[in-house]
This record gives sequence, structure tokens and C-alpha cells, in this order.
Amino acid sequence: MNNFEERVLRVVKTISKGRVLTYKEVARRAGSPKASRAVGNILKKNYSASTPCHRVIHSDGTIGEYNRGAKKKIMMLRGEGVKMVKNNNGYVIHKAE
DNA sequence: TAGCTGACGCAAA
DNA sequence: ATTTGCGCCAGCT
Repeated sequence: MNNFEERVLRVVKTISKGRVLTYKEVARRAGSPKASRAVGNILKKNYSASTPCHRVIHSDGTIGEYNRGAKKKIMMLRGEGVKMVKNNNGYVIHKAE
């Protein structure tokens, strides 16, 4: 439970439907603001649908990678009502500037 | 045990 | 504003 992995998973499970959280935020909540990379590694290792790992995105608003493929991740987010816009590079979370 | 990799982030050019 | 490089933490080989 005290493991970083457990904490990260716990935080991700906290994310509500239609809401997204950045790796940075997750890492910060987990207690290691600089461990954004480690967070990604853990999420990738966790294939359980119990954890909405698809709701974790980059701090820039970009979708990032996903164990099932970024495409799938985008589709899932869209299905949850997350507004996104198509960019030259792919999809990004619709965010007011 | 030591080194490399990676679902990232930020700073500098 | 965009592109490139470096840093960071935890896990895996």
C-alpha cells in the first residue's frame, strides 16, 4: 500500500468519468511530482480495466500513449464526453486558452 | 548489483 | 511558436 505503484493506481481510480488528469498531477498526488515518467510506466504495466488509465494525459493536453493504442484511448475519452480537438499530430484535450 | 528503458515534463536553442 | 536535449523516478533486463 505504501508502494508508489499502489498510490498511483489509487489516484487514477479517483478520476471521475469525463475528467482527465495529467501525469504530472498524478505524480504530485502520489507524493513524487517528478515521477511523471514512473507513473506512465506503472500505468502501462497495469492492464486492469479497474483503473481508468486512459484518463491520464500529458500536461500539454496531448493524449499520449496507451497500452491498447492511442487511437483506442481517444475513442474511450470521447465516449466519456471529453471534448477534444483534432490537431496535425493527433487529438488533444479541448482546453480554453 | 548496475545499467538501460520508458504511456513524461520542462528548459533551452 | 516549434524543435531538440536533459532531467527524473520507478521498473525491468
